Amino acid sequence: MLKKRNVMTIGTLAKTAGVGVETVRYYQRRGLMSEPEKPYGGIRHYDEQALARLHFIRASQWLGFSLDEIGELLTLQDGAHCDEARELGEQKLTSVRRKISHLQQIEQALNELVQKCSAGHGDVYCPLMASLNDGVEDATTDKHKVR
Amino acid sequence: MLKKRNVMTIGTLAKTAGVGVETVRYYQRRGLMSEPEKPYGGIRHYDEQALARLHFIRASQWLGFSLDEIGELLTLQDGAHCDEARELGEQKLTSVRRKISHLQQIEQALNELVQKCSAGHGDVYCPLMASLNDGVEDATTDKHKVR
DNA sequence: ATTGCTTCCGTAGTGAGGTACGGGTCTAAG
DNA sequence: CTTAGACCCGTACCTCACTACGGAAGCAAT
Repeated sequence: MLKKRNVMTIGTLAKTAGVGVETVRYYQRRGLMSEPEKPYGGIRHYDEQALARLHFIRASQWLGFSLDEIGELLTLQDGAHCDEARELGEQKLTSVRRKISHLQQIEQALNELVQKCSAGHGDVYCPLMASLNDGVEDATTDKHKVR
Repeated sequence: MLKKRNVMTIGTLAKTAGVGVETVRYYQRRGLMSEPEKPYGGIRHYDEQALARLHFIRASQWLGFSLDEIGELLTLQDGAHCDEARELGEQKLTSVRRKISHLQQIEQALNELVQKCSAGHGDVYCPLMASLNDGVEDATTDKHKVR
């Protein structure tokens, strides 16, 4: 007979994976993890597969995938849908690169402002504030949403 | 007597600044903008100061300040609190740089995965999926929250 | 047997930054 | 004078990923 090793309760599972119990239950409700059957009137137990699933989810999140996207990735797991997975990865890569360049623009603008503030200047005049009042050069001229 | 130029309704103000009417009203509720008095039973009107305020908010948001932080910045506007403003700017600069380096790590990891997927490989094996299952190298080993 | 920690389960609240709705009032055009 | 289109105002709802709450029941140690 099979010897089940590393059988855990939800609390142990969660702690091992470094998440909260409520988070595991939340993932179950979202359909990202299945809820194991519970023995009559007892407590559900989780095995290493559940732990692996949790690791998968956290790794994907770290890469910037949303829980919905992770759901998609998970449907690709059974079977060799490598192309679809790569496609999702490429889309994410593109969006990550967009975010980086956006943040780099901000970094530059902010850096300039702070520099100007540090170089002394007459009182009752603050370069940072002045720029904010004028709209940080062409920052607000591109009308796309900030969110 | 003063000639009021460019007197606007809330709709015109919002459109000019490129935001929604509801957004202006939301900023008023948040205390970022004041609500002008309304003439008896009439319609409030807004001047260029209100528009400037809106520009200030959007410019600050573009730089990554939250609405709460923008509130702080606004209290520094009257009077020459340049040092405090610069301090806030520096904090934001630090956090922007942290975000950039975080995203760059992600970019690198994701890029490698996608590359490996593009280079052919035996079926029933997907490097991207494999990495997610293993936890993307040391990505999940640093146990800090993803949020 | 009693204490005290988990687990179970559903529902509700959080935070950020809005967006939508609905009923009433104004104003300008035809 | 009527009607279309703003405006006024409060309240509710949205997304995302959780987090908290509360009462009942189980399990382990003393």
